[in-house]
Amino acid sequence: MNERRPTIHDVAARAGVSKSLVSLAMRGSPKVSDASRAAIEKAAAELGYRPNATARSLADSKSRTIGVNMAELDNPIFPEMLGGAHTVIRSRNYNTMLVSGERDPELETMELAKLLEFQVEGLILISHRLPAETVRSLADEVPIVVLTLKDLTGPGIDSVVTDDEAGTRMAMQHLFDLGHRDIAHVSGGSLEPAVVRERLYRSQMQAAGLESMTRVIEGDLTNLGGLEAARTLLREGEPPTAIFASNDISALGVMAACQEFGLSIPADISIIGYDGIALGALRTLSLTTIAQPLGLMGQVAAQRLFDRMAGTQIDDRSIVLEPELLTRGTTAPPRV
Amino acid sequence: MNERRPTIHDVAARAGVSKSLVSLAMRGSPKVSDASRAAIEKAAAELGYRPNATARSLADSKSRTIGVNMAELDNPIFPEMLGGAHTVIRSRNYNTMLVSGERDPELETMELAKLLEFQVEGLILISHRLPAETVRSLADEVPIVVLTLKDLTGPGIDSVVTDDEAGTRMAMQHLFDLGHRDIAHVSGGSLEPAVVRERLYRSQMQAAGLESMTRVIEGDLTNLGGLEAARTLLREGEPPTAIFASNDISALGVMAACQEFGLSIPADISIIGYDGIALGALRTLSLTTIAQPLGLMGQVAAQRLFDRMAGTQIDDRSIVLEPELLTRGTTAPPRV
DNA sequence: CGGACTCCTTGGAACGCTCCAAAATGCGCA
DNA sequence: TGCGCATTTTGGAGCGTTCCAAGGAGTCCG
Repeated sequence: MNERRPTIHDVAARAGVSKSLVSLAMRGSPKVSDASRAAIEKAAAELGYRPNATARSLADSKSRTIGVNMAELDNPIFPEMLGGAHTVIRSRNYNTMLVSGERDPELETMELAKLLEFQVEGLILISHRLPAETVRSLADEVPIVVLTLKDLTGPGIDSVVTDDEAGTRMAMQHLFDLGHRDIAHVSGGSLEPAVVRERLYRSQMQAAGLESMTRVIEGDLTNLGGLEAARTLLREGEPPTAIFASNDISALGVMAACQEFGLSIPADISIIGYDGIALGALRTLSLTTIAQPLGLMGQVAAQRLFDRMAGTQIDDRSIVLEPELLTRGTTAPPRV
Repeated sequence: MNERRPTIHDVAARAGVSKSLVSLAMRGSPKVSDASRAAIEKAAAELGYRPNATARSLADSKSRTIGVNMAELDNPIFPEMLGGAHTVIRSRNYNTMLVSGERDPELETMELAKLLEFQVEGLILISHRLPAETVRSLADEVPIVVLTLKDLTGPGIDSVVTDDEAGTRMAMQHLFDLGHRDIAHVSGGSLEPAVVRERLYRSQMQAAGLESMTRVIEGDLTNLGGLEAARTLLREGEPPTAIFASNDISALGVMAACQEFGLSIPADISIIGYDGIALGALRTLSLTTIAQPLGLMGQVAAQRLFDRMAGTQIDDRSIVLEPELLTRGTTAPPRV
């Protein structure tokens, strides 16, 4: 490691100009004469000068940093969203500071506090476990965009979601179209998207006159949860001809359970998931699913954040993207 | 959003003490009297004071930030390593600044430059596409720990890897023990770990007197690459009784190809991967593999980095962890 | 040749904090 | 009561930038 890093002063001295001019030149100001610019660039290169972003942030009170919170790493939808957001953030020449509260609200609150101490100019909550109150009070200091949850609103808070009602309708319609009637649902707990999906499952069944066949088994959006839920279901007796799982990784658990029970997919039973994780496209799995545009959601979230930071006047607080049915190998007409 | 944020001066004024004392109190110095501390805490709370980490960094020239570079997001081993590193970084009360060069060396170089401008105190390269020269020159400014690649060494650069030779031996031994002789290998391109795995595959085959059965089909560590490689192999004629793939996601592609060709796994053909991605444990896949301790690798990398930052005298530049055989559902004795 | 511009360049004051040497205060004890 | 020592507290300098008001150098004209 080196001794002291060269500063703007060192460059100025070497180039024989003032520090202010170096500052201007480093930022590409048009006011600097070609001669000075050349001299400064030469001096900077010779010294291996690197601007100190910390000092710059302090001086102009812009950190050029966005804070991203991701509570969970084990569901791949979150890294996929992160990728999208990251791309946009970088393209704006901003940096990403990543924290994760490991599903512990208190820890998470502390982590977010640290982000604010670092003067992040905006916050993206890819997934979080924070009390609404906390988020609202953070929004008082910095604009926030929340992904996948639209129930959390308030001044300074935007959200990016997909239309889960439409998505669930598409899933059910797909199964109906294939001829399924006996359709069970592996639910996903009490968070908003899962609740909406369950509600729509019920109402779609009802609308199709299939209220009596409605079966909901509780899952928790994890692979193991899906596995257990499907096991419970299959132990009960007559298996349904199709299962709609609240998300993809639990759908994969459901698939495993079906295999355990000797059911062939999709010949004996159809399975449809929700999310569209990249993984589901693996030929080995080939999971039919309702895809959310995960990367795009991340991008849109970041764009909205930059709009807010720029103070753009925007009315709606919620961006709703459209899901898409990906018909792959786990759904087929029921056996007759 | 608010007007100006309160500073240490505001707190000082309100508490009726000097800014220096507030500074001391905020950092929990024992030299502050109980009375002062109480007054300061009260004032800070009332004002909603939040220390400015940027100013602090500048003042004591410690950014309390680690830069992490992750070139690829699509192989899940990297997020898993990130998780491990992240945990350690947070536990030291540091922050993680994440960049990704999207496999473009130039972009990546720029991103790393930005990290240095932010005065990160250390760098973890989870995956990268940088020329060795670039990395070496960065290492001149800040300690670096490289994950999975140990060929890149030099002053200031540490690496954390698993023993790929041992791992490959375990994989081959497992197949030999099951009775396999006709074992093919789907390789993974020219990066270090893949090269080592291929070399060891060859030498193990040779040592077992199976040189004539040695078959290497080129893959690229992606799912599609594995799929294509295996298709090529299976089109050739007599399938091997087992395939060793250079990593897990390509092994999943290999599985898909086998299914396409009507081969049942593991009854007709055994498949073993390498990495131990969480995904492979999904009941639907149940991939036998050589697991690298991915999370642990991230943790160890971060720990080593902190050791270097503390200036601890350590001789070895490379930490080698042991892989482990996870026997799951894709390997079995060959049909006789 | 002087004035009015335009174009470049400059020094000093922030930014909000930590560090440091020195000052103030408090306490025990002779 | 006064001295010495330990404990608290303080103001100022400094971290490396940016911002700003103001200064210098040319240039063009009348």
